[in-house]
Amino acid sequence: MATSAEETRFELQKTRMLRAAAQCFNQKGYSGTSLRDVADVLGLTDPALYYYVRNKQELVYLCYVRAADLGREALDRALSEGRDGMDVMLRYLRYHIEMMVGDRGPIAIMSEVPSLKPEHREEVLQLSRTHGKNFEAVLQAGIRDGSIADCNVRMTGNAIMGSINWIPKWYHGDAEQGEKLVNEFPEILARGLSVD
Amino acid sequence: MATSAEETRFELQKTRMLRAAAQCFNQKGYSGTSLRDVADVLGLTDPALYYYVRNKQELVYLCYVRAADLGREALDRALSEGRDGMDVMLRYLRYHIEMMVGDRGPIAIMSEVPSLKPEHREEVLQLSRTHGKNFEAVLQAGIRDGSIADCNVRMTGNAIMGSINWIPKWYHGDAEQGEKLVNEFPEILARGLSVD
DNA sequence: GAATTATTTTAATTCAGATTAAAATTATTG
DNA sequence: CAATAATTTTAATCTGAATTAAAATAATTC
Repeated sequence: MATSAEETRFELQKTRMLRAAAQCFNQKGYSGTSLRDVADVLGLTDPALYYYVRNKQELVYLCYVRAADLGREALDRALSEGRDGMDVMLRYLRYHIEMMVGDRGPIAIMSEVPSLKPEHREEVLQLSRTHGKNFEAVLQAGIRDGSIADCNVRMTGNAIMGSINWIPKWYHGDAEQGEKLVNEFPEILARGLSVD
Repeated sequence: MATSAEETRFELQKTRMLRAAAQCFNQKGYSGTSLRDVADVLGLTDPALYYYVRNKQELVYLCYVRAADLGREALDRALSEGRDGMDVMLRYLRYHIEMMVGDRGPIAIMSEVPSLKPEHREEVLQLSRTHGKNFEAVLQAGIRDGSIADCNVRMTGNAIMGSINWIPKWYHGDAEQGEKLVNEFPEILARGLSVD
């Protein structure tokens, strides 16, 4: 049986695969990405991927779960570090963007959620919804504590999350641009919500 | 030969098809949408679509061209009607959203541009880029005429267009929500850019 | 270093959904 | 209303990328 070290190796490879897949999906589109493409990035042949995943659907599904996880991780960290609503929001945006442009990225755009099989689709949708709700709660908290201007949290949340989710559409790994993105984007998004 | 009236009929049917396709792609994802699905919406069989389009790729391509056209139309109208940069921006956002939720929608999300064939891909990318540039120009003009606060137009443009482009991800034809969207979203997006 | 397990490969197979062909229907024109 | 063109259908075909099977290699364990 596998020792914990071997499990770690397996998990490491699997994560490498998910990142490679996310990269391919973002750059070539879902239908434009064959398992061959993903395997090429990893220096493997396509059937090798089946050692880690049941099929292509599951690969996308796992990419999306990972995307959701990283988003949640960013928000959790922001929540634990932030002083008030606005601070939490700014931190969350920064951390999330850092994930996208940093060495844990890229993060897959959730373009093909509807074509997942029902259980997977529901799970991913649930993760998305929860994340959205949690973000709205941050806005709400900020409004209450006076750090964020009053606003329609539902719409504002959608607006900001849309900007975030769209980033992989135009950011393709340019380091310099990534730097700017991390440093400037959060404040651009938050600008409309400051109280001063 | 076809009279102009018949050409109109053909064009009308083709537009119906593009709208049906956009609806399917947005709701079911690209890979989750078969030509059968699109045909079903129209009350036709799949091979009938080939009367209007060479293949599925071209169908997506035309959806994207149409998306770009409608965006451009919204911006053109805003430019011709707006008094200053901010006014143009607000009008553009409203008009574009009206298209999405109104009877000329839905507008396809450009998720699969990378999997188009090279010529089509380049053309669509060009349209996208141009639209982005034109929107940035509006921001720039607004900054110059004092109606829009100074900002990084590139990033701000990306932020706002991201929010716009993501709308079809969460808006699925609810009329009441559509109303709110048209009325509230533009100001939410513009809020960070006002000078007062 | 032999045995066992983990990982990857090469070589088929498979299959859903795109596409084509030919025929049928519907609309239009003179 | 016959003739022509436009649109759609039914019935095959085709295809490429996903998937499976079996074998080979690499890593690990004892």
